[in-house]
Parts: sequence; structure tokens; C-alpha cells
Amino acid sequence: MAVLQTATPVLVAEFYARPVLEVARELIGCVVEHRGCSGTIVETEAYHESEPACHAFIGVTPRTRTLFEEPGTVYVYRSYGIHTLLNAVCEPAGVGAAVLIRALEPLEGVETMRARRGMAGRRRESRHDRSLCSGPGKLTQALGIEMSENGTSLIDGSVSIRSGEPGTRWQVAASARIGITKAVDLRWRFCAAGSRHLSRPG
DNA sequence: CATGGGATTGACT
DNA sequence: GTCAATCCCATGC
Repeated sequence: MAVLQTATPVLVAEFYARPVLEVARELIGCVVEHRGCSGTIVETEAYHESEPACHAFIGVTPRTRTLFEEPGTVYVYRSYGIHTLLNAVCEPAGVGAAVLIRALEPLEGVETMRARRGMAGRRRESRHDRSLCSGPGKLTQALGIEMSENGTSLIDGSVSIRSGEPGTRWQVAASARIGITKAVDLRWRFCAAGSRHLSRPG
């Protein structure tokens, strides 16, 4: 018998308007969606203007302006000239802080994601699906998120995040952030314990 | 205006 | 394990 699937609610601005560490931890298990493709968040990192690894540490510039905007704003930037990284702006407007979305477990639109990731033609679920969204550059490529979406809204816009399945409990592990050279001691990376879709083991 | 550095990835030894 | 690709933008002259 068919069970009516009810979409979980889209997260509102108040969710993001809180301390970035709380938001980063609670985003584990939520679902990112962009034009029909989606995935469950299994890895995040928090960044805050008070520490030098955060782009906002240097203050407001043309690049960092987005980080100081309304909570729930999309911050997208180009990394290493090649990759596009997705962040959710957090804390009250005027505070520079964001959560970097680092890995997803693919959920909807998997065939499209495979095609965008150069893994077209694999009709069955395979071990390759583990590398579809297992990194911050990979997931934006799979979802088709581009630089032009910087500054758009997670509440209104093309990229949205909705809450996870009600009642689902996620074991979340904290560790050091990846790929940075400053403030390396902070354990501001959060992973769904035991997930097979992480960029690296949690 | 010239230069240099990445919140990465995939290919290769 | 090593390494290059490639571009936005911050910084300095």
C-alpha cells in the first residue's frame, strides 16, 4: 500500500540566525535540494569572523560581503580556480559566519547527478555513488550549483535546505576542519558518524 | 595594474 | 604518496 510522502519543512531564517556551531551540528541529517536534485547532509564545517580561517576574518570586502548578510543567505565562492563551494550564512545580519556543506548522501535526481559528475550510464546503485557528493566541490557539481547563486536565499531561492526525517537521531562526531592552514586546532567539523559518504573519515 | 594564495579534486608514481 | 589545473579576489606598488 502506498504511503503518502510529506516533504519536511524548509528551514527558516531563524534556524540560521543562531551560533554557527549549533547550526553546523544540526544541519547533519537535513536535506539540500537544487532543481530536483538533493542529498542528506553528512558533513559540515563552521566558520566565524572571530577566527582567521574564516573569509570574513578580514572584514567586509566585495568577496566577503555575502557572509555578513541575512541568515539563510547562500554564500558560494570559487576554490582553487576550479571548484564551487556552498555555504549557509548564519548568525544575525552583520556577523560574518557560515556553515560549509562538505558532503551529502545522494537522495533525489541521482541519475542527473551521475551525469554531471561524469558517471553517466550507471543505472544501478553502485559504489560509485559514494563519490558523487563526498566533498564540497563534488556536491556543487552534482547539484548544478553555480557562482551566480551567491547571495540568493535558502528560504526563497533555487537552493533550499529542509529538515531531516522527524524522529531520526544522528550520531554526530566533531573533528578538525580540512584543508585550512589557520586555526587548525579548532574542531569545527561535524560528521554523521559512520556515514559512507564523507569526504574523509570522520 | 601585477602578483600570489587558496575551505579541492583527479590523475598519476 | 605527489602534483597540476585554474580563477576570483586581496594586497601592494
